Amino acid sequence: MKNAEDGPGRRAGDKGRYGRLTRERVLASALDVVDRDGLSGLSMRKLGAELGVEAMALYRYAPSKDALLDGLVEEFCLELGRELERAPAPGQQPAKSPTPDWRTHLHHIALTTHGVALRHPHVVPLLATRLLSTPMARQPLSVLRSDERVLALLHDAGFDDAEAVRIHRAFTAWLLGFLLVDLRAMDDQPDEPEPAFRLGLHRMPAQELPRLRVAAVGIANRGGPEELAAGLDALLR
Amino acid sequence: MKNAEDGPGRRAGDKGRYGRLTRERVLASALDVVDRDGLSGLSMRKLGAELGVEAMALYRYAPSKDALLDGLVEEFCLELGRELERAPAPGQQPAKSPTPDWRTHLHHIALTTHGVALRHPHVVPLLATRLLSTPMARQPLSVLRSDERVLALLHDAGFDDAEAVRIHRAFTAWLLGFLLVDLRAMDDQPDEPEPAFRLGLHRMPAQELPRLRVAAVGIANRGGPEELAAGLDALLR
DNA sequence: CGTTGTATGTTTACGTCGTATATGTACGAC
DNA sequence: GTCGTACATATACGACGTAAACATACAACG
Repeated sequence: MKNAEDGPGRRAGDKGRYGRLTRERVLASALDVVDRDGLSGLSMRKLGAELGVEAMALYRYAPSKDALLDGLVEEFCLELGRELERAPAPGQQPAKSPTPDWRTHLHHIALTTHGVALRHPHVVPLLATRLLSTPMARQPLSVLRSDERVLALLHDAGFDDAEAVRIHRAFTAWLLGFLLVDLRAMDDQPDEPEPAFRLGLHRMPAQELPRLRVAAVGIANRGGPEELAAGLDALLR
Repeated sequence: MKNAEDGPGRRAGDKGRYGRLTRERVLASALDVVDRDGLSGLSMRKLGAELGVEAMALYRYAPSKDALLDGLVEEFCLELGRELERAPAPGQQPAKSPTPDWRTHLHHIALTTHGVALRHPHVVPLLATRLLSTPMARQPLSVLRSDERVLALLHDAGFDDAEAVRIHRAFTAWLLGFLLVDLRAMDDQPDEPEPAFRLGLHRMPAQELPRLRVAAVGIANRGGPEELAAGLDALLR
């Protein structure tokens, strides 16, 4: 079998078809479907239809549905990588600090990740799920690169291996946990204007959950990037 | 319809059967299956067989499979609640401090949760998933009680609502994120004695992921309760 | 006692899912 | 041309979640 990757071939699409299937096209389309219909709205058949193809054709590009889900995480991390590459310098003024301080750098990564997560909220639970179900060495490259980025940063800042691992773990845990909590589903009836009804507070027994009921509306107001940054600041000491 | 809950009835099990089905029995059994076979190993038919019953019988006790998954989270939180009730005082000596400081208290909750999570690792991703897919007001009571516990604690410590919400969010995010990261799947071949092979490091391109490769074995050594506590300490300021 | 209503579990069936296997189809190389 | 190879389709199977109709057994009441 030839490498199958040496040049996409680009044989002039002479038939009425769009073009040939590609791993990138498959994953991008899968991400579209998930963004639109949620995770449970993604099936091989539906994704096939989306691409004008039978379901089984997808198995050339992802050996199983689980692998396809890993591919979604991959897409997420690729988008993050692209974004970080496009705007890499966290310094305030250009040409100010040559290496802009590792804390600032981590803040930048965290905030950028938060942005990507807001664009693909349905993928965030997958970040958690796949972390537990796919061993690290089998994660897609782009996912591992996200870890490498942080570890290299810390290494360059002078931390030894043990410290780097500790900080990396704290960074990852806080970032992932915050994304999940910040995306927490709150609305019981999204169309209801009055906050208390929209949240469905009447479902909560008042005398059993008094503090939660008064806090609920505050919880519904997302923490946003500020709280993400604040917690990160507190952790990095 | 009578309340259906006034006394379990306890009609002397005259038939050869074990006893009647109960929501508690169903959820406990589901938790068993998940602990044994993982989340994907749980199906209505299999759970039914486990209980000596047809799959459809379960629908009397959980209106859908999604609700059953919520029930698993419920069980998790119930177990946590029971454990916290059995050993509630975080103080070192008995009868030392009447209200033992809110930080110590949160530490105790976090560490106890960590313990429960280690007993039911497959449920932890569910905590994340259900958080996003089930609106707060529809969460099982025991789940909400976990939030109430923290919020009441902070209220009693003198925080106003806004502060309590901020601290609660930070606590929840850190705890959840840490559990996920700490349970991260690492082993590629669990039976391999040599760490590098067990982790499958040979799958990672060395020149692309240099720092990750040296850090991997450090990452594989879990953070444990100490790092959980350390990060929490850093956050609570 | 027999009748009846209600709670509980079973049977059957439908549509969808992931995917193994076999079959076609088109194109580059000889 | 023809042949091998890469790609997509066709068909099929078993498992899944669950709707709907049915069976059963027990409590209450006459």
